Amino acid sequence: MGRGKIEIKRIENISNRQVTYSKRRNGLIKKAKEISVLCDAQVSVVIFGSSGKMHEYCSPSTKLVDILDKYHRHSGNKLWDAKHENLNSEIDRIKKENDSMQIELRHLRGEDITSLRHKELMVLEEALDNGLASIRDKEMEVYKIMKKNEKLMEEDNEHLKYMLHQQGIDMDGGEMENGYHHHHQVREYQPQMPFAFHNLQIQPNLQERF
Amino acid sequence: MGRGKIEIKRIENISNRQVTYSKRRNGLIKKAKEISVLCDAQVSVVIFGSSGKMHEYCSPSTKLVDILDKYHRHSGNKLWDAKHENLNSEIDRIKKENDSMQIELRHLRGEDITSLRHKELMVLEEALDNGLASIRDKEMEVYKIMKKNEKLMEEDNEHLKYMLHQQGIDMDGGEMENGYHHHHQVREYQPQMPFAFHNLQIQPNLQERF
DNA sequence: ATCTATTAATAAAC
DNA sequence: TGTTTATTAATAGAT
Repeated sequence: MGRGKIEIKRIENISNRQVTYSKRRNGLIKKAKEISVLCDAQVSVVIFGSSGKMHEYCSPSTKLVDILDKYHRHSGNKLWDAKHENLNSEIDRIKKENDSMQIELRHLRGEDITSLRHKELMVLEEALDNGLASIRDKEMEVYKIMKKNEKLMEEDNEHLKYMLHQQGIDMDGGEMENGYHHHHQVREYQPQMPFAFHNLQIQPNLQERF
Repeated sequence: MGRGKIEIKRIENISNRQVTYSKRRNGLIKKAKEISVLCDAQVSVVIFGSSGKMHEYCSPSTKLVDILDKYHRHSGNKLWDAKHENLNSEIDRIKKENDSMQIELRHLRGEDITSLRHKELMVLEEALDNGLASIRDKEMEVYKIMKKNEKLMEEDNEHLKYMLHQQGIDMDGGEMENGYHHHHQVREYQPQMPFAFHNLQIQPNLQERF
């Protein structure tokens, strides 16, 4: 279609090639537009000329990504996967890790143990025993600190009472005239107290040991 | 170009539309081929007809992925990013899940409990207690089955001894002439025996209970 | 870019 | 779907 017929093979003359490229590129995109309108089709065209410059067309009210996503699904998910192989394999790795931890946790909670063999049960029991021992040690530690603190407070109380008595003021409802207690004159408690004692209840298991 | 001029607007007649789609699709792809050969261009065409079926063209010696990759770079890396973000956020999500399970596991093993508050220790202790109870129940079950089996074997043994005695053969080293024991005449053991008993050791904790 | 002779594409009919 | 054909559309080469 033109002043003469041409063979479909690479045009060697550079300027001819560029002119033809630009004309046919417009033609191609025009055709793409037409088919998308006439036939209600989703079309994507991406062209790189030999200069490296890119041109694209994508049917209206559609994003190229969507078309490519569709392409991706149609071509067996080979498109993104190549690009995201690393991420996908990391996800797989972490998911496996996740699953095994999930199983371990459930076993430690005594769930899903029907299928376990005797040896595995023993391993589990030992792990639980060890964990329990550690926890109880820790609780014991807490309890000791509480006891120690209680003792310090008692001593301070005695000291306070004594000081108040020295000043001739009775213990009951005794306050200084400015409403301020004299605690700041008293030895400080352990400064790095690890727990919120005002909230502390002693559970039966601990008390059994004393 | 045809028997009559047509307006470029959606063809309402469905079969007309499909015929036109198929013809123009071939035309589009032919044009794409031609420009890629004539002008040494990289072309990708992806079309979805209203039926949802996909067709594609990609210039020779090139993979569509490569063209899309190039497109990606040319269009400011917006193409993969959406996918990337999804994967990354999934990785984050799973990693967080992973971390919290990791922490939970370590706590159950009695590790890293220095920073725990008293209430948390109690929760842990209860969980461990429950787990241990389940495990020991299971072990008890196993033990009972063992005991039952042992008893059945003893009874069978008695029965065998009696039978051998009836035949006037002494117990010590007694074998039939074909080297085959008479076990098959004896009642079967529990068929769904869950554990490998030849490997079974009774651990001290279980024995304490009997 | 624009023009135009010519080829290519294709709408309608089968 | 595939073929035919009248007609329009695209475009090669010239300007």
